Formats: sequence, C-alpha cells, structure tokens
Amino acid sequence: MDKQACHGPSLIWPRSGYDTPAMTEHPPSLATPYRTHTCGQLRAGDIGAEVRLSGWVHRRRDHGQLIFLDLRDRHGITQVVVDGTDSPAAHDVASRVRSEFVVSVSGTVTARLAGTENARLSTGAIELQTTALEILNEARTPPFYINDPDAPVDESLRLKYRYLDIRREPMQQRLLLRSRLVQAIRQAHHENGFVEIETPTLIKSTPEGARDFIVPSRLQPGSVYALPQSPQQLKQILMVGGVDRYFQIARCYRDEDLRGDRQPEFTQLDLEMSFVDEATVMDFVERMAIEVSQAVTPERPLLEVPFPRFTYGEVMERFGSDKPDLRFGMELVDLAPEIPTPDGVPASGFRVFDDALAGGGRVKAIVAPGLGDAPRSRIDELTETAKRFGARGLAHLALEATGSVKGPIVKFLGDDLAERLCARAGAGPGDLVLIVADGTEVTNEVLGRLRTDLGARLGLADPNVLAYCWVHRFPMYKWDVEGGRWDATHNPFSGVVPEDEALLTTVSGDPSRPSPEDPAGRARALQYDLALNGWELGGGSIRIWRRDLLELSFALQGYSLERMRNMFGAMLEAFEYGAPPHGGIALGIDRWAALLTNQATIREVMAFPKTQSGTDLMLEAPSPPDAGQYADLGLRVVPVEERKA
RNA sequence: GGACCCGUGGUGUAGCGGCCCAACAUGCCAGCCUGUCACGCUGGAGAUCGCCGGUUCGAAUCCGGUCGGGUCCGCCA
Repeated sequence: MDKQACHGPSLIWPRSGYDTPAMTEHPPSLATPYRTHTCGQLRAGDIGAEVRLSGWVHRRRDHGQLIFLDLRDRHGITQVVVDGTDSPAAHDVASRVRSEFVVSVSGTVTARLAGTENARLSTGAIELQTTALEILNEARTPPFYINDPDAPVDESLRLKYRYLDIRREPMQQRLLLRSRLVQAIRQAHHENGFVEIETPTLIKSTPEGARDFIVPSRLQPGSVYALPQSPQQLKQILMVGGVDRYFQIARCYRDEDLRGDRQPEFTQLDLEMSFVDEATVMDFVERMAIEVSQAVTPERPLLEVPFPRFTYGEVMERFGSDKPDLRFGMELVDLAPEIPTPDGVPASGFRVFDDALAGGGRVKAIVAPGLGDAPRSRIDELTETAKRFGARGLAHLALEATGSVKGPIVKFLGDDLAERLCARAGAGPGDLVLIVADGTEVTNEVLGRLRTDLGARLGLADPNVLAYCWVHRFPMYKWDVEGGRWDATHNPFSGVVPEDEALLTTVSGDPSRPSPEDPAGRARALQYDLALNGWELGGGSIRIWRRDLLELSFALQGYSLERMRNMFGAMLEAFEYGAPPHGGIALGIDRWAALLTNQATIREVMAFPKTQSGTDLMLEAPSPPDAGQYADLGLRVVPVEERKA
C-alpha cells in the first residue's frame, strides 16, 4: 500500500497533476466577504472579472519587479501575479509574504500569455492580475513541507502538527473520501427505510469482551459509566422498541492495545433490522456496500458480484483465514490423497508427514510462484514465520526450471512421490512448494499466514481491485480450557443455525456442566463477517431473541442467571415484552476508508488518531487531572509502587 | 506482558571506531532578476548525532539503560 496508490492522481497541487471532478464542483455559496471565488474555481470563461481570493501562499516565485504567488485553498490553486510597476503597494506586500501566510488578493482575471498556460492546474488557463494584496495572517516556517504531497515526513511529526498535515493534499483527499463514504452510507440507509438514531456514550460497564474505558461519576460517587464498545445492547433494545430498521455512524471505545487497524476509539456503521433472517441482512448490506463503493471509488473494480459467500469451514480449508484476500490465488492444497496408506498406515517415507496423518492431522501446501530458486536464507525466513504462528516446522520442495524436484525431504519421499506432491499442489517449474504437517487448525492457520505474507511480499494482489466476500456459519462456541466452559466465538447473542438447535446440549445433560465433548461444540452460529482485501470489515449475526435459547446459550457459556441479569439486565427484561426476530451488523468505517484509499493503517483516514501507546501527540493527552477534579469525583491516585504490591 | 526496527541541522537522508567541532538535497535568511510555475543565480546562517551511563588513547559509530515513534505476538466477544 504505497502512498501513490492513495487512489488516483488527484489534485489540488500542481506536483501531482490535475484536479479531480469532486474538487472542482463549486456550490455557489462558497463566496464570502473574504472571497468571491475559491482558488480552484476560475476558468477561461471568467476572464475580465474583478474577483477576490483568499487562501494560503503555496509558493512564491520572486522575479524582482514581478512576483508570482500560488494561492491555495482546499479547492485548488490559482496563480496570482503582482507587478511592481502596476501596483507598487501590492508588490511591497508580496515581497514580505512567505509560505503558508494567509492572504487576500483582489484583482482581475486575465488570460495567461500564450505559452505560459499550466496544463497541470485546473485554473492554469488564467491568472489573477493583482490590484490589492493583504496579509491576513503571518505563519511560522512550517516544520515540514506543506506544498509537496510526496515528501516523506516522520509520522510522529505529522501527528504533533496534525493541522499542518491536514493542510497537505494526501490528508485532504482521504478526509474528503471518508466524508463521501459516510454520506453514501447515510443515503443508502435512508433510501431503504432505516432510521438514524444516536445512542449514549455514557453507559453501563459489562465485564464481557474488551476492556471498557470508564468514566467516574460525580453525582454518584464511587460509581462509573463505561464508554460503549459498540451500541450492541442498545440497538437490540431499539428493535424491541419497534424501530424496525436502525442505523448509526457510532463512535466506539475499547481499551485494548493498538495496532495499525485498531485505535482505542473508532467508528462503526452500526445497523440492526427486525423480522429478518440471515439472507435479508446480508443481501441489504451487500447491496449497500456495492452502491457505496461505486459512489466513492467508481474507478475501482469489484472482483466479484454478488460477493462470494464462504462457510467458515470452507474458507479455513482453502485460505487458512477467516478474512481471505481473494485478489490472488495461492490456495491451500491437501496433499494427503497422494500419500500411500498400505494397511491404512500413512507411508510417505517422511516421518513428520506420516505422524501428522496418523494422528488425525493434515499435510497441506501452498505454492510460492517463482521462488523455486530462493536462497536458503529466504527459506529460513519462511520457516521462522511458520514457527511464529505455531508450526513445528516447514517442509519445502523446489521445482527447478528443468522440472526436477529438489529439497531436503526428497530423499525421504523419493523422486516419484515428491513429483506427485508438487503436481498435486499445482506447482510449475521455478515454483516453491511449502508444506505444513500438523493438526488441522494449526496447518490451516500457518499456511494462511504464509499465504498472506507471501502475497504481500510478491505483490500478488492488484491494488486497484476491491474483493469483498462473506464468511458465515462460524462455530457457535470455542472451548475455553482454563474456564472450563464454552466461549462465544463472536457475539454472545448470536443465534444458532436452526438445524443445529438440537446440538445445544451437553454430554452431562446439564447445560451448566459443559465439557469439551459436548455436541454444542459442533453447533454453528447465524454469524456473518464481511471481509475486504484481507481485512475484516465487520461482522454481525441474527440474534437469539427467544428467551429459552438465550438462557441455554448463556448457561453453556458458564453464566448464571444472576450474572446474566447483572450484565444484560435491561436487555433481558426488554426481551420479556415482545422482542421481534432481529439481526444486524457493524462495519468498521475507519477500516473501510483505509481500504478504499489503499492505506496500511487507519490512522491515515482519521483526522486526529492516537499513537500505539494511546497518546495524542498534538493535545498531549492523556494528562493527569488536577486536584480539584479528583476531589469532585472522590478519587485518589495510588502510586505505581503500591499498585504493584 | 513480550520480540523486533527506527531516532544525525527546520525536513528527508548519508556517515556505522580516528579521514567528521559531521556530508548531501531541500527548506530558511540576505542580495540580484518582468513570465515563472519544484523559477534561476550569488552569498550566508543552521546539528555537542533523542537522553543517561559505560567500553576505548579516541564514540554519531560499540555495549547497557531510558524516553519517543512504528511493526508484530499476546490482547481485541
């Protein structure tokens, strides 16, 4: 994801070329007492007009008696000419002007002299002959280049001076795209009968899920609010309220460690629908996603419409990931069918393979195209990656250009089997076959990680394509070894696939005494995730809206009725007053915007993001409260040493 | 909680035991210039190499710690 890829040539700045249509559409209302037009507005048709422009000095070219100023605002750049013989007063001001000064210019729109037109500017046919120039505000020399969109700048500097970074073209582009994204989302929802409702951000803490951010209450000393991790319960309660179709662009908060795709506060498109099944929700979201993509990034092709729908089982088998990047192949291939099993005993000749198969595990492979002649160091690197994700090792077979198979394990397998394995994997001359032999879960996971890793390194994915896909039929629960209970894989309210309802039982017969052998472990959830280009965009489910199933599911998850009431009391009570069947989804707006602009992190599509350690370098937040704030809240700080004790 | 990478004039980089009181580009300041658009030309200022400590005759360079930023694992229903 390089910076140029940030979608298309754009532009305000002359370096990059030309203006996008979106930036040159001018509502007539942008005129103010400070300007008659914006800096991206004037054209040959305006020649002769007396105008006034205001903006920042993008660049100054001083030729002595003649000074050129490139005047910039977010709409574009207009060249201003100050002639010392025509208007000495303005020339005097122009010679004092520096980069990023805010100035206001009055003058006449004139055609540029023949041969001096600038094709890279949308205003390049004209220039402004200055009659009056006023400095509205001076500016210190900026700490980095505002006028060069390609200049690399340390990200922490950009964050400290975010207002200057936002003045730069790439950030303007991304914030604009994000604005259009949200606008398109809102439009699609309103057109489909959704009601936009705001839910509170001071709510009740629940012990489930991620760590809550908490806010001490002054009126209720000793008690705290929590900031919502998502509006989950509230939106379900809205369904009980008969809202039918709800959506919200909702700010959410999770106090967990940060990543490139995770910030402590982030924005979700949150929606919920009543009287729906899985297909209703998926169909709507899919149509909406297509409309929105085409509205926001019409130049980017969708890989497949309708979006492919995979079951969790299939996607893990084929891609080793529940958020596969479908822009390239490199699918996982099962090698077991080639391995002979005389008397039912696997006999490849290579112990690692045979033991894995005999133990109920798998032998699977992916093909790294063109890496057949990779040096030992490269193989070692891949092996390290495989081990980091839990594999015991990584076997490989290299197909030379001549077609002969090389590799340390050929001597165990024999040439014939080695060749058949390569053929099964789909490898051609010059390719490298990477093989993992382990339990099913580890094998798929490790190969999936290698696939993602190699796909990125080898540049296999077309950066222009948008590859959406659905993944559904997730397992309802995952066995929690320490807790001795079934843990919801996604949302504790996810419904169960109707035909699996009977599986919600335990071997013991008592849902409050679960064991890893329970049929419940095989139950599949009415849960669906939407993935885009290898990122999880979001997920949702049809909820359990029947009281009996909810109690059963919670019992399997090890929650007593009392604990349930404590955590979800309001919602459970609401459910006793006639809850309609309902379900919904939440999509990460930050991730979506990052993907649509081909950025590697969501920080690039947020105006004021935080660092990995959760600080805001511009505001210098967080900061210690003052004594009075503590007193109001009845709080006292415990020194770090005592906390550890 | 852990692993790894980065930190040198305003900015981006080079230098990786002595050739360095640090180089290049750009920015900044001053002067000149009436057709430039990354204007040009001439001159100038600007860094005790994140910080602390150690090794060494000698440290930007090696080692330890620390601070800041990033990537990843754990974590994130």
